Amino acid sequence: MTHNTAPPSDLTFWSFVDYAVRKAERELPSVDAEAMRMVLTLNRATSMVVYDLESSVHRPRGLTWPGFRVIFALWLAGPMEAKTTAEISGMSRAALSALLNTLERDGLIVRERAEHDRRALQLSLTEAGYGAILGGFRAHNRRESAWAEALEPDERRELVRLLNKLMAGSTTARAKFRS
Amino acid sequence: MTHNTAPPSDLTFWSFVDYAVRKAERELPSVDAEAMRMVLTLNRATSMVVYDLESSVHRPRGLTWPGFRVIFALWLAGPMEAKTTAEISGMSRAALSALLNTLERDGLIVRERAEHDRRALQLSLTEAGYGAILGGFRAHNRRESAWAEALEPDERRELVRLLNKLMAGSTTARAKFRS
DNA sequence: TCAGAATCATCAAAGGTTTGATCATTTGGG
DNA sequence: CCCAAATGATCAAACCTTTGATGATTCTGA
Repeated sequence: MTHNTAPPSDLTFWSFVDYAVRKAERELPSVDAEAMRMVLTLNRATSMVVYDLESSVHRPRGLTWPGFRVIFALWLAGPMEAKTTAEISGMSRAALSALLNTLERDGLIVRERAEHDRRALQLSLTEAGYGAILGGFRAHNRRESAWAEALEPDERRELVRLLNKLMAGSTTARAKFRS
Repeated sequence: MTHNTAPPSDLTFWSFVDYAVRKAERELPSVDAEAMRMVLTLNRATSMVVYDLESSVHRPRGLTWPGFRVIFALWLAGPMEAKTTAEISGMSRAALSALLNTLERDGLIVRERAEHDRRALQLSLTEAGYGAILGGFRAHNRRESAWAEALEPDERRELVRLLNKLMAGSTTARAKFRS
């Protein structure tokens, strides 16, 4: 990569994708520019949505984004083993273990040994945990609505379909998954 | 949220979105289920892609995902101020400041005071920094290609269009941005 | 001109994540 | 039956992120 073209002085979070893809295309003929654009855009969009939800909804209520995900999973699926909680909330068992220390200290969840397997942990929400998710989720969903309004209903469905197809392709792509 | 229905015993990272949306819809009539599904799906897809890229490409080469983003930005846009680097790589100036300690210690970037403004910092890649990104990006882009193959070319373009439209709507949604 | 406001980077404290190791328990094959 | 392998949780070290505060520099308007 040579630097024979000055970057635009007003490079921004938004415009960087376009700039980066064009420059890479120009200087690295072998690059798959469309794949690069797709992954960059996917990351930017998600990053914006998550930052908004976490900073405007959850942090002010004393929850982090990962903390919310765990409470949310326990709320919807009910008491379950730690292994399952980690799986469906998208984190490793080690990360969940560390996160549970905070949630337990704050009185939001309870850790208990599982009956049938004394290695396993059974997780459940406390009353305070329910309280936290009840108010939090309404505010969370209102912000989700605000974001979703940017798209027409059929566009939202199409976006979901494409993302699901992308995820389904992970097998073919031989992607590495969290263990 | 009452627990009158047992969760499927095979709840997984994939199937949880469907399960969660259906259950929320059934028990919270006021929920915007489509918005919920969109945000959940967006997060899962991104999380899978990022985990794969980071764990299969960057960590084995000694870079974290945020570290890669910074090196990548400096590679494409050339030397620039820390403020701009933080902006286009999607992190706060405080987070960048901490991250730069690692990158500088590893000899990948150089921090210098800016000429025109002695508060500002000028960042640039070292030779080692170039080396790291040259090899790393090819592998990165190959994995991006593998992911992108899950979609048809026109589907990839449509996905990018929808994500961009979503981001453009953040203004209307009065989203909170990273300062 | 010159004080107050804005801006840039960094620090500090608290928290979450990764990989790899360890320990207890359970499972499975000989 | 029993020991080796697999499994579930936790620990440890290194790292990145957030919010809010601090110190240094630059800008601005009276």
